[in-house]
Amino acid sequence: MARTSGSDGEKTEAAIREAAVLLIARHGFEAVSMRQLAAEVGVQAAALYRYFPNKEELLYSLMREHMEGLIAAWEKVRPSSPDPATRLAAFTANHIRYHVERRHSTHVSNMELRSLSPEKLTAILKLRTAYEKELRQILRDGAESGAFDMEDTALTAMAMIQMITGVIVWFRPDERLSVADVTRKYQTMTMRLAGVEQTEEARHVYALDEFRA
Amino acid sequence: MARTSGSDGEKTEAAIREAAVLLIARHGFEAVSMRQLAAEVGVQAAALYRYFPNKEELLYSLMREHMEGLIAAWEKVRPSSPDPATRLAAFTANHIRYHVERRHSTHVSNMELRSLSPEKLTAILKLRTAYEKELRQILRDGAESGAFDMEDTALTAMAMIQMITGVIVWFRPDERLSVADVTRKYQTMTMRLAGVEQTEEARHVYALDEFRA
DNA sequence: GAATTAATTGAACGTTTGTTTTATTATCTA
DNA sequence: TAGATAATAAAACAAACGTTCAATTAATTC
Repeated sequence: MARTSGSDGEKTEAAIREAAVLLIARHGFEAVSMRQLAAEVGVQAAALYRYFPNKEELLYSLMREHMEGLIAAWEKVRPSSPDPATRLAAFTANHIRYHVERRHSTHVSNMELRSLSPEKLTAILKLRTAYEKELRQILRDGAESGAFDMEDTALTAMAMIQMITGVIVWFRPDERLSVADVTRKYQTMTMRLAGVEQTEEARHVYALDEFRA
Repeated sequence: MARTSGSDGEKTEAAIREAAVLLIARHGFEAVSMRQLAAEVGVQAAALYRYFPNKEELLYSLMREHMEGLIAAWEKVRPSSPDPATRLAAFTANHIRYHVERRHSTHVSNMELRSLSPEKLTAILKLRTAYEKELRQILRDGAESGAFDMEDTALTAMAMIQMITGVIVWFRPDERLSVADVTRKYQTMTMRLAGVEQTEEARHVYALDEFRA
């Protein structure tokens, strides 16, 4: 028939986003049909087009939201301190918390890039590059000041990003390990990759409890 | 029409596998149609069914080949030495060489797991687990003997795998960095994660030139 | 050189796809 | 309470999907 009792545009859009992230994370973007998504939301497929002009724009919107949220989260907790070790510990903690809390949208943002048109892909990669630049800058500052000691700053930054993003592949919060536990352990590992001396290392990790909230 | 002049089953199958890996790596499994794949091979879609009973079996076959090749490559270069640092350096070098040389099939094996049926998924994950167990064992031996020093062996193993597999995301062999360069740098990083002392670290990396061939 | 087998084509099958259009009803505004 | 607008349903579109089948030709075997 037509408009259903209790229907509300804002609620429907939020429900679409949530269901889309879950379904795409589980089955992949190409494998999820608009009808399947609509059914999950409890709506007809045509209703989706009221909120997103087409399937690709829906994906793009989810990815942009994820990346902008990541950058915003970092800007919120970015330390004012110039100390590289402090900043690295904060970066690691924020990255892990954000990704663990949004496993599904992280999955989508990392795996479905190839379903974007060239222009949209470029836009997302631009956000990603801007974010990664933050880490590179921390490592460069640390290398310059002597706080860090690495063979290759750019390469280490890439390796670190891969390592800390990878946490979502295996980690599920349970009795054995909390998010705080995992964060602390990854902080230790990023410190090691950066070449921080062991005694210094422990001091900084310990000092950053606030980033493990 | 019918059989074409010069047609040969073995050659066709090899061509299908090669084209499939490339196309799936680029566009994703669900996004690649049998017709598109056939066109790339220069054949009609129906011809594919002579070699693979259906689309999923084709994917499964590609993944199994990749994982079995990885395990076989490791068994070939696995050091007889019981020294953990030597073994870790060898594992890192083999892993990076294998994945860099097969970027596309690595992509397929890492990204398309969700397109497998539960039974086939289990089979592939079994191979992956067996492979990762090798690394975990090296780390455990090193921790026991005192050669390594880690907070959490299992977690470190996962982080290492993520880090060294991630090399294919950004690395393209060029003038600046050769495969040998990258291997050496990643060996340094895995040593750091394992907690090998810096002086020892350099010795082992240097000693393993043969694994960077 | 005839018979057999291997390799492939071309057409067809029923589904499903993303998307558009039109009609209909709930809710909001004045 | 009348009118406007927002939200949805239902039906339809052509195109593309994975797969099957019968026909046909190349290569091999005897």
